[in-house]
Amino acid sequence: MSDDRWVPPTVLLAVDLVILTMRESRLQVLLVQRGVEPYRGDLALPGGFLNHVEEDLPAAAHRELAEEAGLSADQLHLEQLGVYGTPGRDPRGRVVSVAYLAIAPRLPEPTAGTDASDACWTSTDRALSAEARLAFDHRRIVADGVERARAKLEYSALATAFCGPTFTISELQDVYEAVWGVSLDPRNFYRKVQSVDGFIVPAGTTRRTDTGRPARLFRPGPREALHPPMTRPTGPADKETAKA
Amino acid sequence: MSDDRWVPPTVLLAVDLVILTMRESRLQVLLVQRGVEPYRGDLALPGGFLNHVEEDLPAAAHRELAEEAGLSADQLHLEQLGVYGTPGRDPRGRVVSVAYLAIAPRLPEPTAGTDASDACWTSTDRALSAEARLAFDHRRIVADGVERARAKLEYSALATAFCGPTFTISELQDVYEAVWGVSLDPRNFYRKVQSVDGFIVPAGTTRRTDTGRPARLFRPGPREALHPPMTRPTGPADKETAKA
DNA sequence: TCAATAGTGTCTTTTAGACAGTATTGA
DNA sequence: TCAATACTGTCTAAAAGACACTATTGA
Repeated sequence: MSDDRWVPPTVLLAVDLVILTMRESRLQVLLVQRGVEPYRGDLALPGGFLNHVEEDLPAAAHRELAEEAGLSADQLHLEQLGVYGTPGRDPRGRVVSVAYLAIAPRLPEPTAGTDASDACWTSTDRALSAEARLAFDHRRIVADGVERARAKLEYSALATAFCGPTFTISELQDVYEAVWGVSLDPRNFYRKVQSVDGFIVPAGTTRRTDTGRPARLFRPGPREALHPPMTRPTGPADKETAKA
Repeated sequence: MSDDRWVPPTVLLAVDLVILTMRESRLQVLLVQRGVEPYRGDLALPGGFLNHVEEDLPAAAHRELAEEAGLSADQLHLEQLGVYGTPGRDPRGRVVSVAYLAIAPRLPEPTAGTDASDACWTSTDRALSAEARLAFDHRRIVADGVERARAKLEYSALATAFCGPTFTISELQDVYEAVWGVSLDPRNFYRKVQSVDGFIVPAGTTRRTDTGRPARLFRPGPREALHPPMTRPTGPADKETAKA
């Protein structure tokens, strides 16, 4: 049991990012096409190995966020998602990857002119479908990230991270509908988000759209945990069926 | 930016366990006294380095569970808690630790006769208090584990993992009260857990106690997610104040 | 004017919370 | 019998869900 010569094994440490945003009223994830082996040509999450042995994990996540997506740390939610380290998941050796979940507000353009201009936004439905070819175990990581986002919309103010500095209530509702894949009653939604104290606070101004009455603008409130939580509709009433 | 000689750095990978159980109507965590440097003599979570470079992470967690606590995989909840890899957290080098959260039913005795007989159950209140000396960043890991358990009692059937194969409703209530640190109305609790379909199912038998009417026994039901969730009382009504 | 979106009010159903009261055991 | 715990019923307040209605814009 005890071998004096035994030394603990070392592993390669990588950081992978599930970057979610709202585009075209859909939940989308940033994927890059791999230019090198293994899985050359397949889609993968942005990420990479630690730069040096003393690099901090959140620092590495922010670095990849900047390098591969051109996103800065300001106004962006970042949290650890989990560790993926099954032996054999990477043919190059024992690679253990720390996955981070990032939520970004809608961005000007699909990250043109960045280091990784081969990055593209893909709807999570498509990324998780059978047709998409994802490298490594990245399909599972995306699925876990989406599931985390779904769950956190219920009991936290995470939804505001998908919006800009100010947003309308129907924008916020679009986030809930897209992430949950359901259709919500605008009137009850309006009442609900306003009644949860500290979730959103009025910004005082309004925003016009092409048509209809201008909507009041709101800012994220100080409240992080939602009590009582937003209730996710149960049963088979998903958005597609409901709108059909 | 691109140095042809650059190779990704390697790190040491460890697994640490937050093993929670109910003892004396309190939430307790298993801690071991370190026999070697660093932090020799301080309390620490059970855990250690990977045995070999191809060892799977859940396998390593189960191995430590058996070695350091004498617990087998049967009838024990195990989930990944997170990664703790701040540079400098371990003076021996860059050590990245994957923390697992284990929930065990009340056990016969405080793990006597095992490999690590210096293991002892400590109430989480005590482990998290200022007086306890915990090695590395294990105080934070314990805090995160307790917080995870608290949150999951709300929207999952995790509480049954603290109980044996069969249990009474008041046993289940004790779990909620100890983990949340609140006092709950037994009659409303009784109605509530029975109304959530598939949470617990009657086992058909009863169990006598020293005094009082025998209680019906229940088994964990098939439902993992609780809809609607158990509601954690808000405000300053904690168990200590309530019982004083 | 109409079409479209924003926002309010009101009713019904469900659920949480408080708590009186009955049931079944051991001493 | 009494003390102690298990369990049931009932009332009230709060919240969810359905949906009619008013408000404010551009065309």
